[in-house]
Amino acid sequence: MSRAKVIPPEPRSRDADRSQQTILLAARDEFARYGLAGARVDRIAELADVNKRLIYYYFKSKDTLFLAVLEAAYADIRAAEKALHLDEIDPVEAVRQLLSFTWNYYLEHPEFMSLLNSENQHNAAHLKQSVRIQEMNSPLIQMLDMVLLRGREKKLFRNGIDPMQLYISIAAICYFYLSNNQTLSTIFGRDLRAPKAMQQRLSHMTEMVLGYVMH
Amino acid sequence: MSRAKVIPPEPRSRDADRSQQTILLAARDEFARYGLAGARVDRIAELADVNKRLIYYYFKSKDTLFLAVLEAAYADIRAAEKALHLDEIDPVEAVRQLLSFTWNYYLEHPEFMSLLNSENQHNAAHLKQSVRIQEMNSPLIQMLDMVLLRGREKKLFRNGIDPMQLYISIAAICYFYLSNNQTLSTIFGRDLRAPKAMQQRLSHMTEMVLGYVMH
Amino acid sequence: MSRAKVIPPEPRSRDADRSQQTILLAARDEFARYGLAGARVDRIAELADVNKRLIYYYFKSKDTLFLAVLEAAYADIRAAEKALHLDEIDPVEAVRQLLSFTWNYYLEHPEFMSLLNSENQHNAAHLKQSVRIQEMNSPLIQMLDMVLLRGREKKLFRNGIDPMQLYISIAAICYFYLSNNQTLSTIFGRDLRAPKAMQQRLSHMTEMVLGYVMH
Amino acid sequence: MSRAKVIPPEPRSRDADRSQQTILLAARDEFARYGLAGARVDRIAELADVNKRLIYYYFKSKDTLFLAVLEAAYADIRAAEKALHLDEIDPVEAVRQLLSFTWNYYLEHPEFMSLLNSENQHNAAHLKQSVRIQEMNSPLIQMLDMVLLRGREKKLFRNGIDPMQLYISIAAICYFYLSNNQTLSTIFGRDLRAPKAMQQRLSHMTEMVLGYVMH
DNA sequence: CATGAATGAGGTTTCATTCAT
DNA sequence: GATGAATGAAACCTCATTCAT
Repeated sequence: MSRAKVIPPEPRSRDADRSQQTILLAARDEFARYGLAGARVDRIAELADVNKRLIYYYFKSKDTLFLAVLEAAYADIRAAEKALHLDEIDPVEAVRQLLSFTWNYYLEHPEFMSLLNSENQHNAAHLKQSVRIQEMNSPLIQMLDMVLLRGREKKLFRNGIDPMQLYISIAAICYFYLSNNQTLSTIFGRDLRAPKAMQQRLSHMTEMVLGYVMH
Repeated sequence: MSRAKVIPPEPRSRDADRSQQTILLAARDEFARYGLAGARVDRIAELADVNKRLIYYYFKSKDTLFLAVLEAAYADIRAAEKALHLDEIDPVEAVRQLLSFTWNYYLEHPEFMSLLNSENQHNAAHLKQSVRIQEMNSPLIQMLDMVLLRGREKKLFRNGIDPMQLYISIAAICYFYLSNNQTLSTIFGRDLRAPKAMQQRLSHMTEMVLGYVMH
Repeated sequence: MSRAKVIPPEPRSRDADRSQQTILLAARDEFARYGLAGARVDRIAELADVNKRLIYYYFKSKDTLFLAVLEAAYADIRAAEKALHLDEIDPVEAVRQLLSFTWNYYLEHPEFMSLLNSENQHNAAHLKQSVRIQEMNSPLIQMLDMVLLRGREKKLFRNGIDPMQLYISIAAICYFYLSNNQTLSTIFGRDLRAPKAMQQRLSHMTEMVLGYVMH
Repeated sequence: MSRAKVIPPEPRSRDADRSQQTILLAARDEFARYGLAGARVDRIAELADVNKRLIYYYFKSKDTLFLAVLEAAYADIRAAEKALHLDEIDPVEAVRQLLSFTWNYYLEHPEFMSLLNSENQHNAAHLKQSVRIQEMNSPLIQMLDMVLLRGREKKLFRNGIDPMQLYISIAAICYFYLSNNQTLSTIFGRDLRAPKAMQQRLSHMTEMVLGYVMH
């Protein structure tokens, strides 16, 4: 009679970095999906296939874990931003690229928006504690400033545009459409995530931003 | 021996309505502050100064209560929107008013933004169940359509503006700035709620929207 | 066909006072037996035959519960002390009675000693928070003062005895013998709780106290 | 191929002993401060600045470690007791010295009292297992017996004093005052650790013991 | 000799909800 | 219509201990 072997659970890899990374990723997804309050440490452990205790071993508490996730998320977006070299291209094209970069980044990183929503709900309490994040300055404002300057010199752009305000507005029109997509779709009775709708949105945003900036 | 009641029975709906209303307001604040998952029924009861059991008596569950709050919030904003009569004024002024209305409404009703954030986190699950909300059509899209038409006829506005997209963008630039104010302030190292910053924001938004729309 | 009734668990009595009292007694025993840190809320619930949640409903936390137990314990001993009327009897007899009262009280209330031990281990942190306990002044010091005065007047007692010091010493010789009985018994290789040993102890203490006081 | 070790094996006991000693001291402080149940192995490791695993390597478990601490504590006090030579001095002075020795030992070794409290809470379970401790007979009882005998011969001391009872009472009045100092201070609303209070206590105890013994 | 990584069991506490009046 | 009492499930977190090197 053959007896099925009871397979002993693979002992964990004993790779500290890997474990931490796995936890971080699982936590990111969980926090993004359910918010800070709604997230469950148990679920994170399950997702990461890790003993729950290990989460507390590496990250002291749920809140500290959330902060670590936030820090990683900011590090990621800052890295992506650095790869943009708006200062080397035509001003009009630069603005266009900034917009499409923002749009695509949010599209590919919906968790970033969710995390920000959670953090704002908590009045940025975690962020305020993190020197690390506060020191990760976005290079975009400076880049954008240069772009606006060059555009004005070329008589393409209008005067007196504040780069931070423009940056925020670009973020806003992308973020809001995506983050609030479900309620908007329901209210308007249309699927605003449908490919066509997405395309229309991008066109509209491009027109709007360029229509404002250029003159 | 039967004793006649001296006091005639209050039309019972009075107190009931009042209790329900109080609960609704307390719940709104709680949900807005902590999100759906973070909100506590106990706290709502305390805030409303009613017995916790009463909440379940009137509103079946936490989720149903949340939906009721959402419905009330939408009812409120729809009512406010209806009071705008953009069709009766000059198109440029109408756009300006739409913007300032949106800005001020969010400013005065931060709970509305929070509730929407929560609801979006839950993929609009409650909203999708509510026929009531879905039937409360915003009059703004139609109004805006008219406004854009008149503006175009007067050769003031550009061609081919989708009123829904514009409406969404206007909401976006207001909403995002206010809803994400805390993280933005921290990241930029500035107090973006300071009166001056708020004023600058409004100017920027006006310029942006009009700069886009007019041509 | 007769079907055995599955007897539903008796619904709890819905008597708030009774529930609280039961919890308090169970907690007293548990804390006395295992100390604050060693006590288990689960065990208290089981002992009291009460849902664990109810403990938190009435007593906010384990620490608050401990304080409540302490308060009750002090209230009990103060009540017992008040029943002593040392001022009405012969001074020598009064001292004798104080001693035997102390001895018997500790004997019958070993939990009181345990609780005090725990509390002292925590630097009286709970006690210091309790106005209630601090206001429960022991009547014994004043009574003892009177007794000493009368004894001196009768040329029976020596001069200059501080009632508080005497009170503490009487408590000490009773308390220490009982509280540390197990280690003492082990070290001395004798059963110091045996009736005969107990009797000898009481004799010794009486001799000691009277031998000191009288002169 | 066997390679000859160049370095002669360090007398391994050196470091090992040192580590063990460090752990023991850290454990003593931790147990004294928090009791057996309240003590944390992690904290001991941190205090001793050794890896937690090492604690288990040297001392099998938390309980065994506690026993080791107890044994060391008893060894210490026995050593100190042996240094007293009550048999060589005047009986009155000998009693006086026994008292002041006890008082000072507890004063300088508060951890000893705490450890005893913990052990008594556990019904001397550890002590009972330790042959070592049980064999460490205190020399004091015998010494005291001699002292009492000589005192009686000199017509200084009263008859029929049981040395063990006297020893316990002396320990009691010192121990209780110090061990329960915090609750006593709170209850009496006085700082019983203040220098003056301490002095008064010592005077009282001396008077009491000598007042009893001499006659 | 020494250690960082990992864990199962169980600890206190919280939560939405229901019971019984 | 209103309420205090009560609860099962599950939340976060901690603890002594072992594994693998």
